[in-house]
Amino acid sequence: METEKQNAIVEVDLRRGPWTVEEDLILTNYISKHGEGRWNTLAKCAGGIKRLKRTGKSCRLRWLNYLRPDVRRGNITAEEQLLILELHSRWGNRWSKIAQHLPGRTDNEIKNFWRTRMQKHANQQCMPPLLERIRTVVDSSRAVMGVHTASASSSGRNGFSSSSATSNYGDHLDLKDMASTLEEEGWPEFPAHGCEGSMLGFWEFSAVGPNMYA
DNA sequence: AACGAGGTCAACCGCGCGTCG
DNA sequence: GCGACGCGCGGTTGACCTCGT
Repeated sequence: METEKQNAIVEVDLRRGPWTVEEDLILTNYISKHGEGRWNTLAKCAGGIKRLKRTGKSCRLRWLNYLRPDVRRGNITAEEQLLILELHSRWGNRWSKIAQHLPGRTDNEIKNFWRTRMQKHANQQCMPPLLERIRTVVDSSRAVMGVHTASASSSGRNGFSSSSATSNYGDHLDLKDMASTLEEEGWPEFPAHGCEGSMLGFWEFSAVGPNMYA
């Protein structure tokens, strides 16, 4: 009973909502001195007397998604979009797994990106053929680079070795080239498949889009 | 200029898993 | 083996922004 009361007091004491500059500073300073460690401990200790009135969870989220020095901000590039597209086709909504292959991008950012921009264009009609073509281009790139694709037979449904394609994906694959190849092939002009709007939307926010329609 | 609709994104919530005592 | 705790993940929410009318 008494502990419930205490918990209630602690709950009331906790801050929620957007982080202030001061809170960011407290958290950043604490982590730079002590490292990440246990988030709940961190939440209790950081800031001394003016301690962070945040849950460990909240601190972790703020640090990972926003304050971490290696977090990349700004638009998702065409190459990153292709990578997200391919990885999502393979793993579905495994955002943290996908994020591991996009240095500096967070799972939250990728998740938001997908939900707000990709999902609405990812209709069943036009994505599968594009994905198929992406896979073909990827496979030929890897073959050119001497990457052994035979091992991919042990792989998932699309012919990529999940181990090599995941851990070495970025090493072997020049996604910029792939984006260019697809652009040259006129993939944005998918209207023949009856999904003009979708593909236009898909490329519009990528770097390769507008001139295709000039 | 005012308003509403739609888009974006930071943050929260709940669940499940791993670890520890 | 079991319960408590901490953490990570995916889903969802809501505030803010932008754009069209």
